[in-house]
Amino acid sequence: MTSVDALASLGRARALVARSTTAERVADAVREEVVEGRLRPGERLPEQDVCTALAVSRNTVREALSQLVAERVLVREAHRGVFVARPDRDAVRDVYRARRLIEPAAVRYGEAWSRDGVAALRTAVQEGHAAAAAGDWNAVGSANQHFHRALVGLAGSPRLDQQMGLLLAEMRLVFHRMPDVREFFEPYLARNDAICALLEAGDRAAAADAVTDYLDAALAQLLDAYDALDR
Amino acid sequence: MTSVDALASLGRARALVARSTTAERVADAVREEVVEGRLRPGERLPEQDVCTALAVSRNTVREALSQLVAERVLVREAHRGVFVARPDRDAVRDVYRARRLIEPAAVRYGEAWSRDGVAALRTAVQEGHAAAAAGDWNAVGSANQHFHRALVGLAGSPRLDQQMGLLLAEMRLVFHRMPDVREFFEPYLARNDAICALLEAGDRAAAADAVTDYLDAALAQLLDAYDALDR
DNA sequence: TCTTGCAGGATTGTTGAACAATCCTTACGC
DNA sequence: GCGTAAGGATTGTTCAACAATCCTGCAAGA
Repeated sequence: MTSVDALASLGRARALVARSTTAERVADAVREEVVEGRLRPGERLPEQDVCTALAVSRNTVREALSQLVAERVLVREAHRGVFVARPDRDAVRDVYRARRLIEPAAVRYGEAWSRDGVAALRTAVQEGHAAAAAGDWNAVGSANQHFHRALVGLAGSPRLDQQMGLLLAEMRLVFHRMPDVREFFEPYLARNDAICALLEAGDRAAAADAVTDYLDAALAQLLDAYDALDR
Repeated sequence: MTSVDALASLGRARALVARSTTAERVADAVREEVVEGRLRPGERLPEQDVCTALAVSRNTVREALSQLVAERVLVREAHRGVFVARPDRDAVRDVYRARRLIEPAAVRYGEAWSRDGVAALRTAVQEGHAAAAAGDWNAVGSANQHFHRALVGLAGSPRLDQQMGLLLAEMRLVFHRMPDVREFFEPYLARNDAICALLEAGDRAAAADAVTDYLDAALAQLLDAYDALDR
């Protein structure tokens, strides 16, 4: 006799079984190339090239590329092709507009605030420090993303987690436009540490304010960098 | 001699020129059917049927359906087909978890708070009252969505607007599972009015708190309805 | 020199047909 | 009632083709 609880538990695992059509795997592969920076912002992705590179048919490739367009990782121009997204000033401003509402709110009011949630933050902070000590600034960027993902994780909302994933993927494209990312990550190691400490002390309001300050500072720095970037 | 300003203005209009591939139009058509409730939650959409109904090829249909799956309007089960999404308790809880963070924050801190923004709210409120007077509770639901869309619009963020659009589309599917929607819309006409009045008076903090209360009440009512719904 | 118009080639948008893999149904035997 | 096998239907994926559109280069004209 199987218990109802056991069946419900199995039901939640269904997503793991079902996964993985070819189109999804193609999308995953291309997304990986983009967020890791091996495909530069603005670069073109001819369908035929993706077909031969991954040995799948053009229809499947189109399905995968459409998904990445919906994720804002790529942009499609009709009859011209798909390109790696190249976020402009407005995009950066808007991403931070969204983050500035979501992240502090998750810290202040998130339902999933718990010892485990804060522990995930601490892990990301340590990951960042370790990467900085090793001089791997790309890894520091990844750790930073884990930190902010963990912040939003305090809300306990899969939908917000997913949305945050899109915003952070877009941020990676922003950083890939920058000549040197160290200046964008180094100042925030200490800030992450401070935010984490406030949360460990249980002061969610102060932590939320610190996150707001953090985001304002990061946006200002990025906009300055954009001024120096294109004309 | 064309001025630089005029060219920049044209550039901003580019999105209007580029629009409209067949797959997008198919996606729009199917989304419309779902959101308007002519396709019920849980209903199956065989690819072939969509092909013949809209006179497009199966590949194009698949591209459109994939997009709607990404929007959570449809769900795909491998080798079984796509179905109109049928949000369960967890989905409802999570949608409200997200809304409860985003909407009050937009009201409290939104950058686009302005006379025009509040005017859009007032318009939605009046639309709701008019529809209620006419006894058209479906239209009241639409007006309610316009109201919440306008709330998030106060943030002035296209990305948040889009996210809110997805959440509201999911909410329509929730309501389409309900036998009678009047009970879900009627109590909130007065609440919308009150929230709008607070914002017209410039009291954003009180308005944000009222939005939070609103969402908590709506979620509780919906979960009760779900208890009465499935077993 | 600068612009305009026009072939030619390449890529995208879309279609149609095909096939293997998988699922659903039904019938059969136990 | 339960496991199993056969048959049909649908999905996942590929291939090949064509029209529409874009880009390039070049020639003609102001």
